[in-house]
Amino acid sequence: MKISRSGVFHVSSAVLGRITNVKPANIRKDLSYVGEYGKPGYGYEIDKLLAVIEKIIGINKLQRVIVVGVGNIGEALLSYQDWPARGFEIAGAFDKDKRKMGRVINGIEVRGNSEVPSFVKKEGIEIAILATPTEITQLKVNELAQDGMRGFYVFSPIVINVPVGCYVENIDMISPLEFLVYRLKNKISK
Amino acid sequence: MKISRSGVFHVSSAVLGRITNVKPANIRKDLSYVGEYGKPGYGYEIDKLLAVIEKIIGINKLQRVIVVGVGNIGEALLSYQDWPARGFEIAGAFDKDKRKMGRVINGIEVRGNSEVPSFVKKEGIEIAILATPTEITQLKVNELAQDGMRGFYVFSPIVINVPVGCYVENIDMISPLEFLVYRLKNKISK
DNA sequence: TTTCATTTGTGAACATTTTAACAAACTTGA
DNA sequence: TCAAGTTTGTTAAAATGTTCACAAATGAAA
Ligand SMILES: NC(=O)c1ccc[n+]([C@@H]2O[C@H](COP(=O)([O-])OP(=O)(O)OC[C@H]3O[C@@H](n4cnc5c(N)ncnc54)[C@H](O)[C@@H]3O)[C@@H](O)[C@H]2O)c1
Ligand SMILES: NC(=O)c1ccc[n+]([C@@H]2O[C@H](COP(=O)([O-])OP(=O)(O)OC[C@H]3O[C@@H](n4cnc5c(N)ncnc54)[C@H](O)[C@@H]3O)[C@@H](O)[C@H]2O)c1
Repeated sequence: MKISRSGVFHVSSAVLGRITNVKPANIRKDLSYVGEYGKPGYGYEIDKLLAVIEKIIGINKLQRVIVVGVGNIGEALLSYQDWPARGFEIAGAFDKDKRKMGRVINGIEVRGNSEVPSFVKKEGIEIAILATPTEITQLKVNELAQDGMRGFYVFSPIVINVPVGCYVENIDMISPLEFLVYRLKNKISK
Repeated sequence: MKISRSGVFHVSSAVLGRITNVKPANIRKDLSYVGEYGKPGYGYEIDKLLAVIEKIIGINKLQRVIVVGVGNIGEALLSYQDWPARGFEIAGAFDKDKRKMGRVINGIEVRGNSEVPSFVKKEGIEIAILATPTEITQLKVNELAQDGMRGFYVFSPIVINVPVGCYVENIDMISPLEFLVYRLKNKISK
Protein backbone atom coordinates (compact mmCIF):
# COMPACT_ATOMS: atom_id res chain seq x y z
CA MET A 1 0.00 0.00 0.00
CA LYS A 2 1.28 3.39 -1.04
CA ILE A 3 0.23 5.72 1.74
CA SER A 4 1.90 8.83 0.40
CA ARG A 5 0.14 11.04 -2.15
CA SER A 6 -3.36 9.77 -1.38
CA GLY A 7 -4.87 12.56 0.67
CA VAL A 8 -3.28 11.29 3.87
CA PHE A 9 -0.38 13.31 5.19
CA HIS A 10 0.40 11.59 8.45
CA VAL A 11 0.59 8.06 9.72
CA SER A 12 0.71 6.48 13.17
CA SER A 13 3.02 3.73 14.33
CA ALA A 14 -0.11 1.58 14.66
CA VAL A 15 -0.90 1.93 10.95
CA LEU A 16 2.71 1.45 9.90
CA GLY A 17 2.71 -1.66 12.07
CA ARG A 18 -0.38 -3.06 10.42
CA ILE A 19 1.08 -2.50 6.97
CA THR A 20 4.46 -4.03 7.73
CA ASN A 21 3.53 -6.70 10.28
CA VAL A 22 5.75 -5.05 12.87
CA LYS A 23 4.65 -4.20 16.40
CA PRO A 24 3.95 -0.44 16.80
CA ALA A 25 6.21 -0.15 19.87
CA ASN A 26 9.03 -1.56 17.80
CA ILE A 27 8.51 1.00 15.06
CA ARG A 28 8.47 3.86 17.56
CA LYS A 29 11.59 2.60 19.30
CA ASP A 30 13.50 2.18 16.05
CA LEU A 31 12.53 5.65 14.84
CA SER A 32 13.47 7.10 18.22
CA TYR A 33 17.05 5.94 17.65
CA VAL A 34 17.41 8.24 14.65
CA GLY A 35 15.58 11.24 16.08
CA GLU A 36 12.18 12.53 17.00
CA TYR A 37 10.02 12.85 13.97
CA GLY A 38 6.56 12.10 15.36
CA LYS A 39 3.98 14.23 17.08
CA PRO A 40 1.90 12.79 19.94
CA GLY A 41 -1.77 12.48 19.02
CA TYR A 42 -0.91 12.86 15.35
CA GLY A 43 1.77 10.49 14.15
CA TYR A 44 4.54 10.93 11.61
CA GLU A 45 4.40 13.28 8.65
CA ILE A 46 4.82 10.96 5.70
CA ASP A 47 6.84 13.19 3.40
CA LYS A 48 9.14 14.26 6.21
CA LEU A 49 9.61 10.66 7.37
CA LEU A 50 10.44 9.45 3.87
CA ALA A 51 12.89 12.30 3.35
CA VAL A 52 14.60 11.61 6.66
CA ILE A 53 14.92 7.88 5.96
CA GLU A 54 16.21 8.43 2.44
CA LYS A 55 18.74 10.90 3.77
CA ILE A 56 19.91 8.47 6.44
CA ILE A 57 20.32 5.65 3.92
CA GLY A 58 21.99 8.01 1.49
CA ILE A 59 19.62 7.53 -1.43
CA ASN A 60 18.34 11.08 -1.31
CA LYS A 61 20.80 11.88 -4.04
CA LEU A 62 20.97 9.77 -7.20
CA GLN A 63 23.39 6.86 -6.92
CA ARG A 64 25.18 5.94 -10.13
CA VAL A 65 26.39 2.36 -10.50
CA ILE A 66 27.81 0.01 -13.11
CA VAL A 67 26.73 -3.53 -13.93
CA VAL A 68 29.47 -6.08 -14.59
CA GLY A 69 28.36 -9.24 -16.39
CA VAL A 70 25.44 -8.90 -18.76
CA GLY A 71 24.05 -12.46 -18.71
CA ASN A 72 20.66 -13.60 -17.43
CA ILE A 73 20.61 -11.44 -14.32
CA GLY A 74 22.66 -8.58 -15.76
CA GLU A 75 20.27 -8.16 -18.65
CA ALA A 76 17.26 -8.23 -16.31
CA LEU A 77 18.89 -5.48 -14.27
CA LEU A 78 19.57 -3.33 -17.33
CA SER A 79 15.95 -3.74 -18.45
CA TYR A 80 14.50 -2.92 -15.02
CA GLN A 81 12.30 0.16 -15.27
CA ASP A 82 12.19 1.25 -11.61
CA TRP A 83 15.82 2.23 -10.97
CA PRO A 84 15.08 5.99 -10.97
CA ALA A 85 12.17 5.56 -8.54
CA ARG A 86 14.55 3.72 -6.24
CA GLY A 87 17.23 6.40 -6.48
CA PHE A 88 19.67 4.67 -8.79
CA GLU A 89 21.00 4.98 -12.31
CA ILE A 90 22.90 2.35 -14.24
CA ALA A 91 25.60 4.47 -15.76
CA GLY A 92 27.33 1.70 -17.66
CA ALA A 93 27.44 -2.05 -18.29
CA PHE A 94 30.39 -4.32 -19.01
CA ASP A 95 30.92 -7.85 -20.28
CA LYS A 96 33.91 -9.75 -21.60
CA ASP A 97 31.85 -11.49 -24.26
CA LYS A 98 32.37 -9.88 -27.69
CA ARG A 99 28.84 -10.86 -28.70
CA LYS A 100 27.38 -8.71 -25.95
CA MET A 101 29.71 -5.73 -26.39
CA GLY A 102 28.14 -2.96 -28.43
CA ARG A 103 24.59 -4.04 -27.66
CA VAL A 104 22.36 -1.31 -26.26
CA ILE A 105 19.81 -2.47 -23.68
CA ASN A 106 17.27 -0.02 -22.38
CA GLY A 107 19.49 2.83 -23.53
CA ILE A 108 22.60 1.45 -21.86
CA GLU A 109 25.52 0.42 -24.03
CA VAL A 110 27.39 -2.74 -23.10
CA ARG A 111 31.13 -2.05 -23.12
CA GLY A 112 34.19 -4.26 -22.97
CA ASN A 113 35.98 -5.10 -19.76
CA SER A 114 39.00 -3.02 -20.69
CA GLU A 115 36.98 0.17 -20.60
CA VAL A 116 36.08 -0.19 -16.92
CA PRO A 117 39.01 1.70 -15.33
CA SER A 118 38.75 4.82 -17.48
CA PHE A 119 34.94 4.81 -17.40
CA VAL A 120 34.55 4.67 -13.64
CA LYS A 121 37.28 7.22 -13.14
CA LYS A 122 35.79 9.67 -15.62
CA GLU A 123 32.25 9.15 -14.29
CA GLY A 124 33.28 9.06 -10.65
CA ILE A 125 31.50 5.79 -9.92
CA GLU A 126 32.26 3.73 -6.81
CA ILE A 127 29.58 1.03 -6.78
CA ALA A 128 29.50 -2.08 -8.97
CA ILE A 129 26.79 -4.70 -9.33
CA LEU A 130 28.29 -8.08 -10.18
CA ALA A 131 26.23 -10.62 -12.12
CA THR A 132 29.16 -12.72 -13.29
CA PRO A 133 29.64 -16.51 -13.22
CA THR A 134 30.19 -17.63 -9.63
CA GLU A 135 33.69 -18.97 -10.31
CA ILE A 136 35.12 -15.64 -11.40
CA THR A 137 33.22 -13.23 -9.16
CA GLN A 138 35.86 -13.00 -6.41
CA LEU A 139 38.60 -12.34 -8.99
CA LYS A 140 36.44 -9.70 -10.62
CA VAL A 141 35.86 -7.99 -7.28
CA ASN A 142 39.61 -7.89 -6.64
CA GLU A 143 40.12 -6.33 -10.07
CA LEU A 144 37.40 -3.73 -9.59
CA ALA A 145 38.78 -2.81 -6.16
CA GLN A 146 42.07 -2.09 -7.91
CA ASP A 147 40.17 0.18 -10.29
CA GLY A 148 38.90 2.21 -7.34
CA MET A 149 35.47 0.66 -6.80
CA ARG A 150 34.46 0.63 -3.13
CA GLY A 151 31.00 -0.96 -3.02
CA PHE A 152 30.11 -4.36 -4.46
CA TYR A 153 26.65 -5.82 -4.83
CA VAL A 154 27.14 -9.48 -5.65
CA PHE A 155 24.62 -11.97 -7.05
CA SER A 156 26.87 -15.01 -6.71
CA PRO A 157 25.93 -17.14 -3.69
CA ILE A 158 29.40 -17.16 -2.13
CA VAL A 159 31.27 -15.31 0.59
CA ILE A 160 33.25 -12.47 -0.98
CA ASN A 161 36.28 -10.86 0.65
CA VAL A 162 37.21 -7.23 0.08
CA PRO A 163 40.10 -4.94 1.14
CA VAL A 164 39.56 -2.56 4.05
CA GLY A 165 37.68 0.53 2.95
CA CYS A 166 35.60 -1.59 0.58
CA TYR A 167 32.14 -2.97 1.30
CA VAL A 168 30.20 -5.89 -0.08
CA GLU A 169 26.58 -6.98 -0.03
CA ASN A 170 25.53 -10.39 -1.17
CA ILE A 171 22.22 -11.63 -2.46
CA ASP A 172 21.48 -15.30 -2.83
CA MET A 173 18.29 -15.49 -4.84
CA ILE A 174 17.76 -19.18 -4.12
CA SER A 175 18.11 -19.28 -0.31
CA PRO A 176 14.74 -17.67 0.38
CA LEU A 177 13.17 -20.31 -1.85
CA GLU A 178 14.89 -23.04 0.18
CA PHE A 179 13.60 -21.42 3.34
CA LEU A 180 10.11 -21.40 1.84
CA VAL A 181 10.37 -25.15 1.25
CA TYR A 182 11.42 -25.58 4.88
CA ARG A 183 8.54 -23.50 6.19
CA LEU A 184 6.04 -25.26 3.96
CA LYS A 185 7.27 -28.65 5.14
CA ASN A 186 7.15 -27.72 8.83
CA LYS A 187 4.19 -25.33 8.77
CA ILE A 188 6.21 -22.44 10.14
CA SER A 189 4.22 -19.22 9.85
CA LYS A 190 7.29 -17.18 10.73
CA MET B 1 35.37 -22.43 -1.34
CA LYS B 2 33.95 -25.84 -2.07
CA ILE B 3 35.25 -28.05 0.70
CA SER B 4 33.48 -31.24 -0.35
CA ARG B 5 35.00 -33.56 -2.97
CA SER B 6 38.53 -32.27 -2.58
CA GLY B 7 40.24 -34.96 -0.55
CA VAL B 8 38.94 -33.56 2.74
CA PHE B 9 36.20 -35.55 4.41
CA HIS B 10 35.73 -33.73 7.67
CA VAL B 11 35.66 -30.15 8.81
CA SER B 12 35.84 -28.40 12.19
CA SER B 13 33.65 -25.60 13.42
CA ALA B 14 36.80 -23.44 13.37
CA VAL B 15 37.25 -23.96 9.62
CA LEU B 16 33.55 -23.52 8.89
CA GLY B 17 33.72 -20.32 10.90
CA ARG B 18 36.66 -18.99 8.93
CA ILE B 19 34.89 -19.69 5.66
CA THR B 20 31.60 -18.14 6.64
CA ASN B 21 32.73 -15.36 8.98
CA VAL B 22 30.78 -16.90 11.83
CA LYS B 23 32.19 -17.61 15.28
CA PRO B 24 32.94 -21.33 15.78
CA ALA B 25 30.97 -21.47 19.04
CA ASN B 26 27.97 -20.19 17.16
CA ILE B 27 28.25 -22.87 14.52
CA ARG B 28 28.53 -25.60 17.13
CA LYS B 29 25.57 -24.27 19.06
CA ASP B 30 23.37 -24.00 16.01
CA LEU B 31 24.24 -27.52 14.89
CA SER B 32 23.61 -28.81 18.40
CA TYR B 33 20.00 -27.67 18.10
CA VAL B 34 19.36 -30.10 15.27
CA GLY B 35 21.33 -33.04 16.63
CA GLU B 36 24.81 -34.28 17.30
CA TYR B 37 26.69 -34.78 14.10
CA GLY B 38 30.24 -33.95 15.14
CA LYS B 39 32.98 -35.97 16.71
CA PRO B 40 35.28 -34.43 19.30
CA GLY B 41 38.85 -34.19 18.05
CA TYR B 42 37.67 -34.71 14.49
CA GLY B 43 34.89 -32.39 13.45
CA TYR B 44 31.92 -32.92 11.16
CA GLU B 45 31.79 -35.40 8.29
CA ILE B 46 31.09 -33.19 5.32
CA ASP B 47 28.87 -35.51 3.30
CA LYS B 48 26.84 -36.45 6.34
CA LEU B 49 26.48 -32.83 7.42
CA LEU B 50 25.31 -31.75 3.97
CA ALA B 51 22.82 -34.62 3.81
CA VAL B 52 21.44 -33.79 7.23
CA ILE B 53 21.03 -30.11 6.42
CA GLU B 54 19.42 -30.79 3.06
CA LYS B 55 17.03 -33.21 4.71
CA ILE B 56 16.11 -30.66 7.38
CA ILE B 57 15.45 -27.94 4.82
CA GLY B 58 13.56 -30.38 2.67
CA ILE B 59 15.64 -30.02 -0.50
CA ASN B 60 16.94 -33.58 -0.37
CA LYS B 61 14.22 -34.45 -2.82
CA LEU B 62 13.74 -32.46 -6.01
CA GLN B 63 11.37 -29.54 -5.62
CA ARG B 64 9.28 -28.76 -8.67
CA VAL B 65 8.03 -25.19 -9.05
CA ILE B 66 6.35 -22.95 -11.59
CA VAL B 67 7.32 -19.44 -12.66
CA VAL B 68 4.55 -16.91 -13.16
CA GLY B 69 5.47 -13.82 -15.17
CA VAL B 70 8.15 -14.27 -17.81
CA GLY B 71 9.52 -10.74 -18.02
CA ASN B 72 13.03 -9.55 -17.15
CA ILE B 73 13.38 -11.59 -13.97
CA GLY B 74 11.21 -14.49 -15.09
CA GLU B 75 13.31 -15.03 -18.17
CA ALA B 76 16.53 -14.88 -16.16
CA LEU B 77 15.12 -17.53 -13.84
CA LEU B 78 14.16 -19.81 -16.73
CA SER B 79 17.64 -19.45 -18.21
CA TYR B 80 19.42 -20.13 -14.92
CA GLN B 81 21.58 -23.24 -15.23
CA ASP B 82 22.03 -24.17 -11.58
CA TRP B 83 18.50 -25.11 -10.56
CA PRO B 84 19.24 -28.86 -10.47
CA ALA B 85 22.36 -28.35 -8.35
CA ARG B 86 20.22 -26.43 -5.91
CA GLY B 87 17.54 -29.10 -5.78
CA PHE B 88 14.89 -27.44 -7.90
CA GLU B 89 13.23 -27.90 -11.27
CA ILE B 90 11.15 -25.34 -13.11
CA ALA B 91 8.29 -27.52 -14.27
CA GLY B 92 6.41 -24.81 -16.09
CA ALA B 93 6.22 -21.09 -16.86
CA PHE B 94 3.21 -18.86 -17.40
CA ASP B 95 2.55 -15.37 -18.76
CA LYS B 96 -0.54 -13.52 -19.84
CA ASP B 97 1.23 -11.90 -22.78
CA LYS B 98 0.39 -13.65 -26.06
CA ARG B 99 3.81 -12.72 -27.45
CA LYS B 100 5.53 -14.76 -24.77
CA MET B 101 3.19 -17.75 -24.87
CA GLY B 102 4.53 -20.62 -26.92
CA ARG B 103 8.13 -19.51 -26.57
CA VAL B 104 10.50 -22.17 -25.27
CA ILE B 105 13.29 -20.92 -23.00
CA ASN B 106 15.96 -23.33 -21.84
CA GLY B 107 13.64 -26.21 -22.66
CA ILE B 108 10.71 -24.74 -20.76
CA GLU B 109 7.58 -23.81 -22.67
CA VAL B 110 5.80 -20.60 -21.70
CA ARG B 111 2.08 -21.29 -21.32
CA GLY B 112 -0.95 -19.07 -20.96
CA ASN B 113 -2.43 -18.10 -17.65
CA SER B 114 -5.53 -20.18 -18.21
CA GLU B 115 -3.50 -23.38 -18.16
CA VAL B 116 -2.24 -22.88 -14.61
CA PRO B 117 -5.02 -24.68 -12.67
CA SER B 118 -4.96 -27.89 -14.71
CA PHE B 119 -1.16 -27.88 -14.98
CA VAL B 120 -0.40 -27.60 -11.29
CA LYS B 121 -3.08 -30.12 -10.43
CA LYS B 122 -1.83 -32.66 -12.94
CA GLU B 123 1.83 -32.11 -11.98
CA GLY B 124 1.14 -31.88 -8.26
CA ILE B 125 2.99 -28.58 -7.84
CA GLU B 126 2.52 -26.40 -4.77
CA ILE B 127 5.19 -23.71 -5.10
CA ALA B 128 5.08 -20.69 -7.41
CA ILE B 129 7.72 -18.09 -8.13
CA LEU B 130 6.14 -14.74 -8.97
CA ALA B 131 7.99 -12.29 -11.20
CA THR B 132 4.97 -10.24 -12.17
CA PRO B 133 4.50 -6.45 -12.22
CA THR B 134 4.29 -5.18 -8.64
CA GLU B 135 0.75 -3.86 -9.03
CA ILE B 136 -0.78 -7.24 -9.85
CA THR B 137 1.33 -9.55 -7.69
CA GLN B 138 -1.04 -9.66 -4.70
CA LEU B 139 -3.99 -10.41 -6.98
CA LYS B 140 -2.00 -13.13 -8.71
CA VAL B 141 -1.09 -14.71 -5.36
CA ASN B 142 -4.77 -14.78 -4.36
CA GLU B 143 -5.62 -16.46 -7.66
CA LEU B 144 -2.86 -19.05 -7.34
CA ALA B 145 -3.89 -19.82 -3.75
CA GLN B 146 -7.36 -20.60 -5.15
CA ASP B 147 -5.68 -22.97 -7.60
CA GLY B 148 -4.13 -24.89 -4.72
CA MET B 149 -0.68 -23.31 -4.57
CA ARG B 150 0.67 -23.15 -1.02
CA GLY B 151 4.14 -21.56 -1.30
CA PHE B 152 4.88 -18.24 -2.95
CA TYR B 153 8.29 -16.79 -3.73
CA VAL B 154 7.72 -13.17 -4.63
CA PHE B 155 10.09 -10.75 -6.36
CA SER B 156 7.88 -7.68 -5.94
CA PRO B 157 9.10 -5.44 -3.10
CA ILE B 158 5.80 -5.35 -1.24
CA VAL B 159 4.21 -7.10 1.73
CA ILE B 160 2.09 -9.98 0.47
CA ASN B 161 -0.77 -11.52 2.45
CA VAL B 162 -1.76 -15.16 2.11
CA PRO B 163 -4.52 -17.39 3.55
CA VAL B 164 -3.71 -19.67 6.49
CA GLY B 165 -1.93 -22.80 5.34
CA CYS B 166 -0.09 -20.79 2.70
CA TYR B 167 3.42 -19.38 3.03
CA VAL B 168 5.22 -16.53 1.34
CA GLU B 169 8.83 -15.45 1.01
CA ASN B 170 9.77 -12.08 -0.37
CA ILE B 171 12.91 -10.91 -2.02
CA ASP B 172 13.64 -7.25 -2.61
CA MET B 173 16.61 -7.16 -4.92
CA ILE B 174 17.18 -3.44 -4.41
CA SER B 175 17.20 -3.20 -0.59
CA PRO B 176 20.63 -4.78 -0.17
CA LEU B 177 21.96 -2.23 -2.64
CA GLU B 178 20.45 0.59 -0.58
CA PHE B 179 22.04 -0.91 2.51
CA LEU B 180 25.36 -1.00 0.68
CA VAL B 181 25.04 2.72 -0.02
CA TYR B 182 24.34 3.31 3.67
CA ARG B 183 27.34 1.27 4.77
CA LEU B 184 29.61 2.95 2.25
CA LYS B 185 28.48 6.38 3.42
CA ASN B 186 28.96 5.58 7.11
CA LYS B 187 31.90 3.21 6.86
CA ILE B 188 30.03 0.36 8.53
CA SER B 189 31.99 -2.86 8.18
CA LYS B 190 29.02 -4.88 9.40
C1' DT C 1 -10.72 27.81 26.17
C1' DT C 2 -11.30 23.46 28.01
C1' DT C 3 -12.01 18.67 27.52
C1' DC C 4 -11.43 14.28 25.32
C1' DA C 5 -9.29 11.08 22.48
C1' DT C 6 -4.86 9.95 20.33
C1' DT C 7 -0.31 8.84 19.95
C1' DT C 8 4.47 9.58 20.91
C1' DG C 9 8.99 8.52 23.27
C1' DT C 10 11.05 5.85 26.73
C1' DG C 11 12.26 3.31 31.17
C1' DA C 12 11.92 -1.09 32.82
C1' DA C 13 10.76 -5.91 32.27
C1' DC C 14 11.19 -9.65 29.59
C1' DA C 15 13.09 -12.63 25.87
C1' DT C 16 16.38 -14.12 22.77
C1' DT C 17 20.95 -14.50 20.86
C1' DT C 18 25.78 -14.56 21.15
C1' DT C 19 30.02 -15.48 23.29
C1' DA C 20 33.36 -17.50 26.23
C1' DA C 21 35.06 -21.34 28.72
C1' DC C 22 35.88 -26.04 29.71
C1' DA C 23 35.12 -31.09 30.85
C1' DA C 24 34.55 -34.97 28.15
C1' DA C 25 35.25 -37.47 23.93
C1' DC C 26 37.70 -38.59 20.18
C1' DT C 27 41.96 -39.11 16.87
C1' DT C 28 46.63 -39.76 15.95
C1' DG C 29 51.09 -41.48 16.20
C1' DA C 30 54.54 -43.54 18.89
C1' DT D 1 48.56 -49.24 24.91
C1' DC D 2 49.26 -44.55 26.18
C1' DA D 3 50.07 -39.53 25.90
C1' DA D 4 49.48 -35.42 23.43
C1' DG D 5 46.76 -32.65 20.82
C1' DT D 6 42.02 -31.56 18.85
C1' DT D 7 37.43 -30.44 18.85
C1' DT D 8 32.88 -31.22 20.41
C1' DG D 9 28.51 -30.15 23.11
C1' DT D 10 26.95 -27.51 26.77
C1' DT D 11 26.71 -24.44 30.72
C1' DA D 12 26.54 -19.95 32.29
C1' DA D 13 27.41 -15.10 31.53
C1' DA D 14 27.09 -11.17 28.69
C1' DA D 15 25.05 -8.69 25.11
C1' DT D 16 21.40 -7.48 22.30
C1' DG D 17 16.64 -7.12 20.95
C1' DT D 18 11.57 -6.90 21.87
C1' DT D 19 7.46 -5.70 24.26
C1' DC D 20 4.81 -3.49 27.70
C1' DA D 21 2.90 0.27 29.89
C1' DC D 22 2.32 4.96 30.87
C1' DA D 23 3.36 10.08 31.56
C1' DA D 24 3.52 13.81 28.62
C1' DA D 25 2.41 16.06 24.37
C1' DT D 26 -0.53 17.16 20.79
C1' DG D 27 -4.79 17.67 17.77
C1' DA D 28 -9.72 18.03 17.37
C1' DA D 29 -14.19 19.16 18.95
C1' DA D 30 -17.25 21.77 21.47
N1 LIG E 1 20.03 -16.44 -13.52
C1 LIG E 1 19.46 -16.61 -12.33
O1 LIG E 1 18.22 -16.71 -12.25
C2 LIG E 1 20.29 -16.72 -11.08
C3 LIG E 1 19.67 -17.18 -9.91
C4 LIG E 1 20.42 -17.28 -8.73
C5 LIG E 1 21.76 -16.90 -8.73
N2 LIG E 1 22.33 -16.46 -9.87
C6 LIG E 1 23.76 -16.10 -9.80
O2 LIG E 1 24.00 -14.87 -10.46
C7 LIG E 1 25.26 -14.89 -11.10
C8 LIG E 1 25.07 -14.61 -12.57
O3 LIG E 1 24.16 -15.56 -13.08
P1 LIG E 1 23.64 -15.50 -14.59
O4 LIG E 1 22.60 -16.56 -14.72
O5 LIG E 1 23.26 -14.12 -14.94
O6 LIG E 1 24.96 -15.95 -15.36
P2 LIG E 1 25.26 -15.87 -16.93
O7 LIG E 1 26.24 -16.92 -17.25
O8 LIG E 1 23.98 -15.81 -17.68
O9 LIG E 1 25.94 -14.44 -17.10
C9 LIG E 1 27.26 -14.17 -16.75
C10 LIG E 1 27.77 -13.07 -17.65
O10 LIG E 1 29.04 -12.65 -17.17
C11 LIG E 1 29.89 -12.50 -18.31
N3 LIG E 1 31.26 -12.63 -17.88
C12 LIG E 1 32.00 -13.76 -17.71
N4 LIG E 1 33.24 -13.46 -17.31
C13 LIG E 1 33.31 -12.12 -17.25
C14 LIG E 1 34.35 -11.21 -16.93
N5 LIG E 1 35.56 -11.63 -16.58
N6 LIG E 1 34.08 -9.89 -16.98
C15 LIG E 1 32.87 -9.45 -17.34
N7 LIG E 1 31.85 -10.26 -17.66
C16 LIG E 1 32.08 -11.58 -17.61
C17 LIG E 1 29.45 -13.55 -19.27
O11 LIG E 1 29.85 -13.22 -20.60
C18 LIG E 1 27.95 -13.53 -19.10
O12 LIG E 1 27.34 -12.60 -19.95
C19 LIG E 1 25.83 -16.29 -10.87
O13 LIG E 1 26.70 -16.25 -9.77
C20 LIG E 1 24.61 -17.12 -10.51
O14 LIG E 1 24.91 -18.18 -9.64
C21 LIG E 1 21.63 -16.37 -11.05
N1 LIG F 1 14.05 -6.55 -13.41
C1 LIG F 1 14.71 -6.34 -12.30
O1 LIG F 1 15.93 -6.25 -12.33
C2 LIG F 1 14.00 -6.18 -10.98
C3 LIG F 1 14.73 -5.66 -9.90
C4 LIG F 1 14.11 -5.51 -8.66
C5 LIG F 1 12.78 -5.89 -8.51
N2 LIG F 1 12.09 -6.39 -9.57
C6 LIG F 1 10.68 -6.74 -9.35
O2 LIG F 1 10.39 -8.01 -9.93
C7 LIG F 1 9.06 -7.99 -10.45
C8 LIG F 1 9.13 -8.35 -11.92
O3 LIG F 1 9.96 -7.40 -12.56
P1 LIG F 1 10.34 -7.52 -14.10
O4 LIG F 1 11.34 -6.48 -14.38
O5 LIG F 1 10.68 -8.93 -14.44
O6 LIG F 1 8.94 -7.11 -14.75
P2 LIG F 1 8.50 -7.24 -16.28
O7 LIG F 1 7.48 -6.22 -16.54
O8 LIG F 1 9.69 -7.33 -17.15
O9 LIG F 1 7.81 -8.68 -16.35
C9 LIG F 1 6.53 -8.93 -15.85
C10 LIG F 1 5.94 -10.08 -16.64
O10 LIG F 1 4.71 -10.47 -16.05
C11 LIG F 1 3.77 -10.68 -17.08
N3 LIG F 1 2.43 -10.53 -16.54
C12 LIG F 1 1.73 -9.38 -16.33
N4 LIG F 1 0.52 -9.66 -15.81
C13 LIG F 1 0.46 -11.00 -15.69
C14 LIG F 1 -0.54 -11.90 -15.24
N5 LIG F 1 -1.72 -11.46 -14.78
N6 LIG F 1 -0.27 -13.22 -15.26
C15 LIG F 1 0.90 -13.68 -15.70
N7 LIG F 1 1.90 -12.88 -16.14
C16 LIG F 1 1.65 -11.56 -16.15
C17 LIG F 1 4.10 -9.66 -18.13
O11 LIG F 1 3.59 -10.05 -19.40
C18 LIG F 1 5.63 -9.68 -18.08
O12 LIG F 1 6.14 -10.66 -18.96
C19 LIG F 1 8.52 -6.59 -10.22
O13 LIG F 1 7.74 -6.58 -9.05
C20 LIG F 1 9.77 -5.76 -10.03
O14 LIG F 1 9.55 -4.65 -9.17
C21 LIG F 1 12.67 -6.53 -10.81
